Amino acid sequence: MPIDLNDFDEAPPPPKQGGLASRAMAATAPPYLSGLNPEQRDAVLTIDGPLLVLAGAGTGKTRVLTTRLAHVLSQRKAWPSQILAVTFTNKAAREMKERIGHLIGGAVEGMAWLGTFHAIGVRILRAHAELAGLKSGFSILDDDDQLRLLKQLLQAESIDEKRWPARHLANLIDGWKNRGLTPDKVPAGEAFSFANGLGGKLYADYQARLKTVNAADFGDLLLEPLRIFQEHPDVLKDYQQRFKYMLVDEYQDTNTAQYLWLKLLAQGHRNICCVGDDDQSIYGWRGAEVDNILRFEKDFPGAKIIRLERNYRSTPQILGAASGLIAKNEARLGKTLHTDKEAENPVIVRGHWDGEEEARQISDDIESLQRKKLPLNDIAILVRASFQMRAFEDRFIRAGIPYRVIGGPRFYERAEIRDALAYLKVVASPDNDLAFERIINTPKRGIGDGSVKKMFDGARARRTSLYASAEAMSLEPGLPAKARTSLRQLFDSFTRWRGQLDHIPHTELAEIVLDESGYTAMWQADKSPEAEGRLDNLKELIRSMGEFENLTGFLEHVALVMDRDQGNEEDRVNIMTMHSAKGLEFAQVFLPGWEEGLFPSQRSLDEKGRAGLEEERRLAYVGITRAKQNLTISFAQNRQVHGLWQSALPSRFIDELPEKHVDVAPMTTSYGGHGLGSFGSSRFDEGKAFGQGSYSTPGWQRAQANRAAGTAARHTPKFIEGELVASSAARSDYETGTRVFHQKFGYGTITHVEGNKLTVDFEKAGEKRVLDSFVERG
DNA sequence: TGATGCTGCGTTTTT
DNA sequence: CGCAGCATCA
Repeated sequence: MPIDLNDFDEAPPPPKQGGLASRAMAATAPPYLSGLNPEQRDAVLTIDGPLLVLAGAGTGKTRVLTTRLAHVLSQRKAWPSQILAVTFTNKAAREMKERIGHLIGGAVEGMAWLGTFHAIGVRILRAHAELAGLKSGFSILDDDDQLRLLKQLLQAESIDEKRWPARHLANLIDGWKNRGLTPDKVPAGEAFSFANGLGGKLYADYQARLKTVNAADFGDLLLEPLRIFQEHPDVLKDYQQRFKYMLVDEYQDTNTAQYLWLKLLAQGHRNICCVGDDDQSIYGWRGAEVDNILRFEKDFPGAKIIRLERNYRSTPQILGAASGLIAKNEARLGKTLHTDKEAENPVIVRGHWDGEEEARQISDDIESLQRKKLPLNDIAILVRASFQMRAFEDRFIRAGIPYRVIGGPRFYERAEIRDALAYLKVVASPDNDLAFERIINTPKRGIGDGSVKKMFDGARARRTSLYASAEAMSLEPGLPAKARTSLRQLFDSFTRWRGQLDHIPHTELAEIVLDESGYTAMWQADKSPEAEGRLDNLKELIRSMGEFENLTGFLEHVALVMDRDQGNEEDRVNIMTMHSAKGLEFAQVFLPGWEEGLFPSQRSLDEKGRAGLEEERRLAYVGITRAKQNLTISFAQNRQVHGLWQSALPSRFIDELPEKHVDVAPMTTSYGGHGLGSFGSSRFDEGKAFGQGSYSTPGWQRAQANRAAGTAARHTPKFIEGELVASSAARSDYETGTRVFHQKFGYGTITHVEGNKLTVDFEKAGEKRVLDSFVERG
């Protein structure tokens, strides 16, 4: 298909550069280059040889990426089918496709290799399935399936699932796959660490099991193509020659398997362009290696590096705060964002008594923004951990502020959706044991665990799938009569449905399957409050199937695309984690909960030490750089975590914000109802130095040091090796009846002691449960 | 096979 | 504290 550049209709972004020279160039240069700044232009035009584009937050990365592709195509350097363009998420892939479509028109359709790592992995694996011991029609397991399969293996080895949870094994295996390790390559010590030395065997068994059920898990979608490349040079060569140009988005998020994969492929034409930002690498905990981006030049000798540092998103203060913070990291390539924007409001830092008040204050702020007619959609609250969201939801419900939570439980993960999909999977491929097992007795049809176990044994003995063996066993004695009857009925239905597969629309078939199987009826009969919602979800599922040509196409989509478009049409405040905010931007951003232990998360620190701290700091950087206009960072002195009151110090990240871009709001002191004053253990209580915005004066720092040495030290450590010191093993010297004093609640009398957890009847605040380390004898 | 109580646990999340 | 997952019992 010819490339039609006349279709180009995208409005240029903020130009600013519009001098004579660039206008003169625009006259001769292709139209898509106009409006790019010099670095962006360089990144677009440098198409031969390895290139790393370090694209800071808000520097027009996507635009560069898409323009670059358009450039390669319009210069006829490659056909659309010769370009490999990989992203991490479906959303990013979709967006890229759309935007390239705007630039080059219908030619995008020829870009068969634009997609997520996993989608491209499946494509390669389907083409060479037999080299991985699979058949081309293999099914893709979601992690629920994966877990069930592992549980079976653990049971087969009679391993105590309490001591060695399947979840843990799944994580280990995923980790190995992320690192490109097949069972034979896992370091002996690591493999040995699970279940007294059985870890390696279990991984090998699991892989073997996957092959027999003709299935691949998500890790395999990367690992198996990699192994094929490594073991079959002819196949590798084929792909190396095919991909004249390679483009990788979010390179800082690649794991070792993906990295190896890219490196092998790039050895063909060596035209690999990786775009990313080392400062925004926040997925180390799921296998991403920042190191991949840090050592790009070593991996690709002669590589060119272009930095995009001009930010089109945020005010100078927001950028200044972000830059000052991230500069504390050691492991980074280094890059400083700048902007031409006029100075506006400084970043606000605000302390609160407790989490409740923090939420109230933010909701008040939002109400006043609302009065100024600011769209709620432009407002976001970004938290470190999802449990923090509840305080805001509670508050917003009371205040009547509409909100949406982004990133909650996902559509395709709901039980009813999984069940429905399992039925459809069995219709499409009866040998999908995991799907069949899921629905064999859902709705209940009198086939108990015992019968299922017998059928599994039968399948193993006959070396067939569960479906086939169950079908045979339904005709023989051995199973309870009731089970046999309903099995036969079930198989009749499946045969009938399969017969209709090619004759009626797949949406209609899905309805028939759900009705005739009794699945819909099951939920209709269910009187629990959520049953109605589940039925709605099923309707929605069938509706969304209509967007696909056939059942197979739909099932493939579902396996790879677990996300779903969020209804964004209503005007609502956005609540989400900082992780899920990556890539988004909002005019008004609130970052609550900046307290030691919570953010940076104690667990990251304990598990990963300095690297963990740096990743947390990058997360803070991501959070800050989401803001366009105004940013408010806050912390609470006291927070209820797991039902216990804990006091916390302001996050070290707050101290790291450069003073000149920050305004410190006076501490809010109106603690709801109790009227307790300040107790002087924190600099923020005094509100003096802090209130004047000079919180890093020597005096202030002394106060902080004192506090750390004094009050905080008197409180025994809240955490030891990542565990909250709140176990019953810890003994308290306090006894019932003792009068105590607590920073937040004042004076009270102990009514109950349990380990180091005290129940105290406070004179003003009523009965509360607190850790003994937060009270003193009064 | 369903209901109920108990224990244990408690970042971040995509594919 | 609140929830999920399991074990136990009827």
